[in-house]
Amino acid sequence: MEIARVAAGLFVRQGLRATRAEDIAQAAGIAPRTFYRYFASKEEAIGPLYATGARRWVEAVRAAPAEVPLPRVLEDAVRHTLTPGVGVSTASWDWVRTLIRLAEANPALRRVWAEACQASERSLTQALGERLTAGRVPHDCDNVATAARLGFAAAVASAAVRSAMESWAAGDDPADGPRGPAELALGNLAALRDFPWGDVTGR
Amino acid sequence: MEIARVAAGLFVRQGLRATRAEDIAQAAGIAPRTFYRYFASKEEAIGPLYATGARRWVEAVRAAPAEVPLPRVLEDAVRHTLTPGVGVSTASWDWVRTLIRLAEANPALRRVWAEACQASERSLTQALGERLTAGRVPHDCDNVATAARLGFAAAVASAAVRSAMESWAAGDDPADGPRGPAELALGNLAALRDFPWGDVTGR
DNA sequence: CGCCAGATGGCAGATTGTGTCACATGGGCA
DNA sequence: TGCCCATGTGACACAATCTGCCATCTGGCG
Repeated sequence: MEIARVAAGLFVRQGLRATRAEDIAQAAGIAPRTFYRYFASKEEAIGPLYATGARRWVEAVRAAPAEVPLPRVLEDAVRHTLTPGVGVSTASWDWVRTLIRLAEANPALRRVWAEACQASERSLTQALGERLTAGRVPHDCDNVATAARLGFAAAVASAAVRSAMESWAAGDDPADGPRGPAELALGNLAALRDFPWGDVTGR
Repeated sequence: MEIARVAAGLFVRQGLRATRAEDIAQAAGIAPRTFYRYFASKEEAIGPLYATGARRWVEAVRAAPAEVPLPRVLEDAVRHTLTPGVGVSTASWDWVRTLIRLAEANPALRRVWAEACQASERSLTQALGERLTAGRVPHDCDNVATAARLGFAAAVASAAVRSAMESWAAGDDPADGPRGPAELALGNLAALRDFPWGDVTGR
């Protein structure tokens, strides 16, 4: 985690290409060999930075009681973890934006970002599964079908957040403005309600 | 593309770790240096294999006339490209399953898969955008908001297919059975209609 | 204290990835 | 025909990335 921050700093300051794995190790005060014990490649070093935000969101979903309806849970989790100042300092949102932009520009980093998103999606799938079993007797009638449906639900919810993050990072709006990540994500979730999207894509 | 097939064969036969980039090059009848002209790493070599299926799907969406409502377009595209025997031989679906499973097992390959999914998502975003502008005068009132909404729509549609592919690959059902990728994807798209998912996740 | 488990570092070496130049092919043009 | 150029390919060297193996350190525990 500390290593990740150091790596991000170097990547931003002197570019991904120009920073060697050895440089990151030295800047973090560890041996190169130790660096490779934690990360398989230098790009992967900033993976934890991508992962922490996602983990916070999934935890918020997991912590919600099973009685609350799912859409409400997702919205609350978004408000709770994507709003600057709540839990995460406003300044670090600048870092998030910078890192996402870095990923847009570089194929190797984009892969790390993509996998972080899919990893959080998997843990969200699990969280939704626990939500499901928490409310009922452990009977498990048709497991395969619901497993597939759970995966899709998690994918959609993750997509709402990821899409919001990427849209926000691509623009210049402040993180706490009316077009911040939280507002965009809430808009996406709201858009799910009137699915056929007759208004956005010609019907 | 030919290189990609050779690489996939080697990865499956002798494992990812045991095949060097040089082996792939030799098996494909090219020089190692030429291999690295096409791919930045040996894992990336099978990227085209992941990408082709996705490209076919996006092309099917793009080819649909703008009058047809979007949900219908997506469903038709799914039926047209995810049904074994239509365009793609049944045998190659075994390859698809094998490659997705390979990606599940290996972090580096998983990243390639993840990025292929996001890449196809981006091109789907563009395709939806063209669909949108095709039906109207090129006026473009509020570009940023619709851009974000388009990205999310593409993400959801992609998630329906990706989630279906992964669920199918994880199980043992045949590709042309009642739980093949096409059926799962159609089920996901249908699930979008009753969003709150009160039946699958406790409300 | 002695011991063990886990984390870390050093070192050697295979493998990966890239810069640079050379060579071949083929197509347009005087 | 002979020249030129663009493009694709190969060869070599070399920097950088990973990994296996072993030595060392550190903290807990009987």
